[in-house]
Amino acid sequence: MKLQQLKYLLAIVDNGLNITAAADRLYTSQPGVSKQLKLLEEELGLQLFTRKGKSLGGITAAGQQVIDRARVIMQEVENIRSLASDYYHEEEGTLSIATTHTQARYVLPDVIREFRKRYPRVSLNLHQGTSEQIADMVAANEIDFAIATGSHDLFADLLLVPSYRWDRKILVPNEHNLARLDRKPTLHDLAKFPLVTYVFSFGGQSSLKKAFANKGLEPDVVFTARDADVIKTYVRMGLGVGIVASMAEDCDDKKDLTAIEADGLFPRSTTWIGFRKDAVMRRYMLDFVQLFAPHITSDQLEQTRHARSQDDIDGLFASADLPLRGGCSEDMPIAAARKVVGA
Amino acid sequence: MKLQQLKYLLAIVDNGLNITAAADRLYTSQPGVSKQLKLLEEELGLQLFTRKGKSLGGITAAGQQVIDRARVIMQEVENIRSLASDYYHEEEGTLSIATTHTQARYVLPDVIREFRKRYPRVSLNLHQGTSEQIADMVAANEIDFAIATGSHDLFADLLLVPSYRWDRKILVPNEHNLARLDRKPTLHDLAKFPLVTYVFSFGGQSSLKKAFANKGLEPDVVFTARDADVIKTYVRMGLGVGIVASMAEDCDDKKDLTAIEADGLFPRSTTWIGFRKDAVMRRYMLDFVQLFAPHITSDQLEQTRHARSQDDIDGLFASADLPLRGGCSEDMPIAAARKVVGA
DNA sequence: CGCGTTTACGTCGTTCGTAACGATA
DNA sequence: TATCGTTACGAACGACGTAAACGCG
Repeated sequence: MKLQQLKYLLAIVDNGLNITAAADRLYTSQPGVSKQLKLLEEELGLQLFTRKGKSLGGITAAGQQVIDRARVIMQEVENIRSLASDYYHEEEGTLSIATTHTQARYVLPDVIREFRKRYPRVSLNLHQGTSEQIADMVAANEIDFAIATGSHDLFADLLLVPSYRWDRKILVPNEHNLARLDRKPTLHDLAKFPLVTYVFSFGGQSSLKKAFANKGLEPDVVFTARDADVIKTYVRMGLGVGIVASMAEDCDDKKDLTAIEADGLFPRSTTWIGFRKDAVMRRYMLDFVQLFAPHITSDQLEQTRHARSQDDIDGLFASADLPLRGGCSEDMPIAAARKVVGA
Repeated sequence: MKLQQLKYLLAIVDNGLNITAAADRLYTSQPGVSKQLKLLEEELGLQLFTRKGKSLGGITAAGQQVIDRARVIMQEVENIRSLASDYYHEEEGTLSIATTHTQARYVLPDVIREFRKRYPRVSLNLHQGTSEQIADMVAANEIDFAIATGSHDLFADLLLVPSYRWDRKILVPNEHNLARLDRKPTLHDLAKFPLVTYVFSFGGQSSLKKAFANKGLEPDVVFTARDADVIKTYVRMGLGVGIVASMAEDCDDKKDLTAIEADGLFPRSTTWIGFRKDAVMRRYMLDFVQLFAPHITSDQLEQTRHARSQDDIDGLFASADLPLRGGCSEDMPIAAARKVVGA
């Protein structure tokens, strides 16, 4: 048995049992892959795949078990390589992050600016997508970190570290009736207006509908979008009242939009950063987590690395200790945020 | 990186950082091992060992991490081989068991007779030793099953499945005063005589001393041995009163020895069978467990295979359900024992 | 006949064992 | 000088890629 054979095996599986495609992906010849698969099957004395004529038809029960274990092996091989790089070139490598629009647009820029300053030689890949798309990238093992809100069940493979919590804000044009209200709007107030908010696939979204339903109200959602910028555009057009994540408030928005805190009206959301349990974290990855969630003590981070299950993690972080993120009003650079948390 | 390199690496570590010894163990040439180590270090770009001149002095921090992961890899490779054999040659293989004298002498013979009947082509290795020696064999990954009593802390690496419980018996020569007693002897009665029993390293032993101490008694232990046969010999010589595991009573003993049940005088001991969490169990291994602990349902056994921690196992078995094993009096063949439990 | 796999074969790189050398205590 | 590790080298082996054959739709 050779590592190469296991690698080929996984490539075949990951390319829809097409040996030619696997060979292309591996930058090697197709007969080579075919032969190694055959050798592996001969050595083990069992069929890993069922054959349809000459083509591979499906995976046998035995094959699936071998594949599962081969994945563990290749993961550990990656881990060895990874930690070796970490000892040798501490400052180089790759960091792939998959996240949603809100994070990518409003939260991560500060973090990434800081990170790039510290690790200019680490090449960053930021993939933006819906929770489902992020989950796919996680499943394909293409990313180091996933950052999202809610949707715990989509990410059973990951350990999720809660990073911060946030409320929603109500966005209206400055001349809107709600902007002139001298008290905090209620759900009843909101229900009177057409609403513009995130699409339903989005993590905390169904909870928004539920909040209205609890009061016996039916919100009139006239428009949904994937991201806050689009929502703002339509709010500016007078299409309706926007409900967005607090972080999505830009200071520039004040010129024509009024943001009203909606804390209390909807349940708080928790944004987390997730990573694979069995993957080694390189130093710069740990530093990235520190930048993204400065409230995490190095002690907690250390324990996080050794956590075996999500329960271990949940035990580490009390949601009361999580920072609350707003938008423009408390627009502080990372360094300042750290100080506040550290105090 | 090649599997061979990782194998060599582990062999070096397991042979006291002596490359020559490792090469011998691997049935290959010493320069080959040396070279592969060097290649591995070059590929990873880090020193795995510190050098004293040319000799290997110690393991570097990075080296230890690599070694740990290499062990996982080699374990999984073994698992793949193992399950492949299981699919192909269901009836062939090796089963290595490490256990204590009491099990090897009084409990296992029946089990092993039955097992050999069913799997004549599985070659059996039975290693007898003290709990500590068994733990060493476990640590060296030389055995499939460990069977012992108590000593949980020595076997943190294993998942321990409780198999049966047992009390002690008092052995005296037929003409001994205790043999003529018309009531069950008490600890006070026993404390009047010199005692012959197991050495202290033995699992449940300290509990024996404690049982006396609880009554404010100090037993007069005049002789200790590793096994019941030796104890019996000295009991026959009149050296003292023997206290042995119930299973150690042979029917032949009745000719000159009287066995008195000592249940209630000392705490019950639980004998378990342990195996490595991450190792694949071959079919014949599962069948061995079934033979050894027939009270385990196939359902429980299935869950046992997927247990991740000792706690998972402890949740599966209530100690009240464990069979109680005696010696000669209830000397039943395996098949009969199964029926009783199944009823 | 196109697509995908297997077989055949020549080339090249790797591993292995023997032998010689180097360093250390 | 005995022990242990490294270097050197020729032989054997194995992996790879090209070319061609095979099977299936």
